[in-house]
Amino acid sequence: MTAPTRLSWTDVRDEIRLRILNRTFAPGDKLPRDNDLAGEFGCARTTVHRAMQDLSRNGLVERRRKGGTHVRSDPVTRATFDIPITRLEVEQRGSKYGYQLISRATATTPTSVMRRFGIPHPDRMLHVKALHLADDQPYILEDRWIDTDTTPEILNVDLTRDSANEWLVHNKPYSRVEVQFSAINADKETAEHMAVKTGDALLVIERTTWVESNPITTVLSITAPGYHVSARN
Amino acid sequence: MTAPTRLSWTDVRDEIRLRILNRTFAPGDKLPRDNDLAGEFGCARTTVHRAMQDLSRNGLVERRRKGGTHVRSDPVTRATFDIPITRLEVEQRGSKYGYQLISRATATTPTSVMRRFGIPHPDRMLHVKALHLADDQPYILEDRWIDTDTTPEILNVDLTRDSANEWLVHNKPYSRVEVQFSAINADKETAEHMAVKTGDALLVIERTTWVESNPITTVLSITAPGYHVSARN
DNA sequence: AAGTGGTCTAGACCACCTT
DNA sequence: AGGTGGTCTAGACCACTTG
Repeated sequence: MTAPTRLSWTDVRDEIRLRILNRTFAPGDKLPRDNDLAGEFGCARTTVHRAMQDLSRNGLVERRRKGGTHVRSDPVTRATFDIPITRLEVEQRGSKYGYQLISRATATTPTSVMRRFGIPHPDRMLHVKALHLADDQPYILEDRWIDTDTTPEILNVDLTRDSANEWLVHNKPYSRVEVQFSAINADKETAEHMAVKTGDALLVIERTTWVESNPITTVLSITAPGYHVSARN
Repeated sequence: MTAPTRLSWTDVRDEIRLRILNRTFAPGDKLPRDNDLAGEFGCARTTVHRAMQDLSRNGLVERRRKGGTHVRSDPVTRATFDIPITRLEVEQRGSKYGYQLISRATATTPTSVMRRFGIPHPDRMLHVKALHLADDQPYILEDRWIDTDTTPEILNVDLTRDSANEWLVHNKPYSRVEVQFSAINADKETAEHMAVKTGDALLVIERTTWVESNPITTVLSITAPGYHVSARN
C-alpha cells in the first residue's frame, strides 16, 4: 500500500483548475468554501487559500469575502513580462552594447508628460534623448523626462558616458510602474536616428515610474524593427 | 500612549523596500535572514516570508535557499497586463461590438505556427481569420490556429456567429499562455481589412495557449491604429 | 448579523543549495 | 553537512461584504 503523500498547494491548485477544465466547476459557479475543500483534500485551509490566490492572480477565479469564490465567466488573459536594463539585454543577445547621448536639457513638461505622471501642473524636469546600440546598429531610441525634485542627483551624472536608464535602475528603485505598448510609423527624425526608412513600423514602450506617488521618470522607448516583448503567465 | 498595532506583511514589505531605497540595503547586499528580520520586527517568520515573496516577485530582490536574500543589482521592470475578451473590451469603451468571419479552413500548420506551439512536426489544425469591429470600424484582425486534437468541439461551432475568441475563452481555460508584442507595417491585404493605408504601423499581439503542454490555440491579433496595451506592477 | 476570505502566529519539517 | 528559504499545520482573530 502506498502511503498517502502530503498535498502541496500546487497540487491543490492543479486539481481545482482541472475541475474547472472538467466543468465540474463551470463558469460562473460558486466554488465550495476554502474550509470545505480543505476538508475534502485533507489539508489545512491555508493550503487551499494559497492555491486559490494563485488561480485568482491568474484571472481564472474571483474571490470576495462573504461572497465566496466564483469561476470567472469572462476570464482574461493575464501575463507578466520583464524589461531588463537595455545594456544587459543587448549583451545577453551576444551583441556589443553602445550608447550615445543625443540631447540633455532642463525644460517644462509638455502636457503628454503631465498626463503620464498624472500631475495637474507643468513642472521643470530634465529632458534627455539618447540612443542605445547593438553591434553599432540603433537598438532603442529613448526620450526621457526625469523629475529633478525626487531625483536631483541626476543633474550631476555625466550622461554622455552613462545612460540615464542604467543610472536610474541602479540608483532609484521605484515602487510603482506603468508600461504601455503601442506602434508608430517612424517620422523623419526618428528614421534618421534609427537608420530606418521614414514610415517603418516601430514598437514603442512607454514606461513611467513613481516612488510612493512621487514621479521619478517617464521614458518613451522607440525600438528597432523586429524588436518584440515576450510575456507569460 | 499608542498601542503598538500589529504589523501586516505589506508593512514589512514597505519597510524593507524603504531600506533598499535608503541604501540601508544597497544593491548586491545580502539581507538578514527572514528569521532575524522577524525578530527585529516582532512578527512571525511567515510574515517576513510573504513580504520577501512580493519583493522577489517584483524583481527587487533575489532569494536562494542557503544563499539567502540579496538586493538585485540589476533590477528589471516587471509588470502585468490583462487582455480581456475582445467583445467586452469594445463594449467597455462604450462602443458597439461587431464581428465578421473572413475565412475558416482546416490546413497544415506552417512553420511559424509550429514554432509558436513548440511542436516539431506539422499538424492539421483549424485556421480562422476574423475581424472584430468597434462602432462598425475595424478594431482587431485575428489570424488564429486551433488544435483540433485538444479542442475538437470547435469544429461544430458556428464561427460566422460567434468568434473563436469568445468561444475559446468561455469553453477552454488554459494552463499556460505566452504573449508577444511587436509592430508591423500593414500590407495590402491587412490595410484593406483594417481600413488603413498600406504601410501604417499597427501593434501586433501574438498569443499562444496550452493545457498542460498540449497546444490549444495561437492567435495573431493585428490591432487598429492607436491601440495600446497597458500594464503595471 | 453572519458568513467568507484574508492574515497572523508558532512550530515543525522539507528541499535545495552553497560551502 | 549545514544553513537558508519553502511549505504545511492548527488555531485564532480580523475585515469585508452581502443577505
